Amino acid sequence: MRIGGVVLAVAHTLATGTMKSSPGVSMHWFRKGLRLRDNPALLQSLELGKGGEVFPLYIIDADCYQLLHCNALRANFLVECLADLNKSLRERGSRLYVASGDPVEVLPELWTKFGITHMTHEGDETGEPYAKERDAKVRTLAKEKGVDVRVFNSETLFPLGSGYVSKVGNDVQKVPGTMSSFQALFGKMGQVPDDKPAPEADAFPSDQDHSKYDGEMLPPKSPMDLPWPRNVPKKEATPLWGPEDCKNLTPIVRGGESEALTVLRQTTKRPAFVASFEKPKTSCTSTSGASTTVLSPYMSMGCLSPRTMWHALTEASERAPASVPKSKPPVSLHGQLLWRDFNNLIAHATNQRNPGTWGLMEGNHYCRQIPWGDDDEKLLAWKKGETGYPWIDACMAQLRTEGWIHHLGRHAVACFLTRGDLWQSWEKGQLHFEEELLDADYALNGFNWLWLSCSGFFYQYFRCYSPVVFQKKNDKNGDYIRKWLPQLKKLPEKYIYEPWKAPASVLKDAGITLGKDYPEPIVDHAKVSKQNMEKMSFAYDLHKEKQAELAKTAKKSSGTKRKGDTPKKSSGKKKKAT
DNA sequence: ATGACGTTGGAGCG
DNA sequence: CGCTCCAACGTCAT
Repeated sequence: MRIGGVVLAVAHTLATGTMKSSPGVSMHWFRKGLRLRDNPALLQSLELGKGGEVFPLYIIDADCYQLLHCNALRANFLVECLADLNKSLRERGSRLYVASGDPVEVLPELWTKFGITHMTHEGDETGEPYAKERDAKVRTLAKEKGVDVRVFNSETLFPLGSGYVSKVGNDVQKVPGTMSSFQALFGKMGQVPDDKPAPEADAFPSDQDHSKYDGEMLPPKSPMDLPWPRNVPKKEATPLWGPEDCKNLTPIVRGGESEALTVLRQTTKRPAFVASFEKPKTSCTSTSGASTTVLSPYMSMGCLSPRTMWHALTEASERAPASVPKSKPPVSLHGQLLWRDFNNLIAHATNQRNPGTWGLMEGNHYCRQIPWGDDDEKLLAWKKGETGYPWIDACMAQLRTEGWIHHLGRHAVACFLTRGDLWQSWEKGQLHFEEELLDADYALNGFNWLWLSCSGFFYQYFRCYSPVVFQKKNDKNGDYIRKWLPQLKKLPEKYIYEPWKAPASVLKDAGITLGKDYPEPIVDHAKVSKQNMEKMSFAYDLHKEKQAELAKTAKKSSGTKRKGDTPKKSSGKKKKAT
């Protein structure tokens, strides 16, 4: 397929080479990549439309990843991104055209309406099923209509297919499965490509008359202008957006490329911070501003190119005094970008092996099969932040309110939902994060849920986060809890992480009735976490047996299968193989 | 075969 | 604070 793609691109180049006579009318289709800076596809569109016309387009599509599972905060973030994009384009004498509907229907209409000869867009290399199918259909339609489509890949430091996979011999089975081997591969990739400056006004066609379309195809003004997510009921316990949800939104950051570049500048103004950054040492309980950069929402929308960020970090790091200890990947800030590429590469490889299985347990090459429970009450309690564990509930409150929590907070709540306490499927946690996180990302969200649930990449299931202990070392007084769960504000330090242990008089003084103002803990962590470890052990054994069987049948392709084998272990205690 | 290692565990000890 | 141990992991290098 990659080969086919290359052939196609060559054919297109030849075609355009022969019909260069009349000026082109090009369209740049923004999907992700909501930015002007370091946007090679946009630059190509400007090149193709030189002396002709260029139409920057965004299509509001309720089924795309940006909107399919999406709460009001995320919807609002998208609206802000589009407004900023429009503003930047207008400053350059252009504008953003916004359509709504299924791109497969919308695009051909617009091609006709505007007389489009060329279209450019950012590719989606992860193999996300909806995007893959949509783009394939668009490609076919474009061929029929004679529109020359060119695809660019700049959402990762290096392209996934033509970059990393090509480097391992075009064999997705050979892509690195650990961060250290990914770093080794990254080391062989050479210099990270330069980021390209945003096009200036003179790069846009000077005599294009946009006034013909004044008042048409305007960007949405509020989340209410966006279509409701199609596949989910409007009113459920999960916070899907409605008019009330759109009032008083308090996202941790505001959307748009301009904001992204401002936040990046603020980061690079602190060279020592950049140079010495170590992710595990950052605090997940800071109550005034985050201890990390909070650039992730911009990365997920493509307001900021990873290459731009990479080079900005390098430059800032070099300005740090020599006395500052330099951190390194995987914990450094550069390391965070490596993780991002690694996760994208794994998503890509997974979908190449078994299409559409990234984000799922079944069929996912990298995912252990684990018999998760199915308890809607527990799931709901987790989502609403009513587990009775203040640290967990505070995190879920911040998520709901700001659309963001620190990475380590995500670890704690993800562990709690899955292998740690509630024994619910990571797929459900993944969906909730997709709905509520401003930085929701198909590849990263999936990868981290595999990791935290010990379904893939991380396997030390006996290392379990305690919903009580974990944060005490950073935030003894529980300020973070007091901020996000104000009903617990008056509890003394001694009981802020464990209100159920407080004597009746203490609870009374703090104005709390457990079960009314704040829930009793829904599980006994000490007990269930041990039980869950046994379940994990059992599931791992089963996995090993299946692997052994597969290896056997692969060896002598017609061997007899052993049936009904189950791990020989009933009571937690495991015997070492003799 | 064996041991070191893996972005961020907890409890108990000194 | 730093150290060790904890029933329990898999991967990679040697």
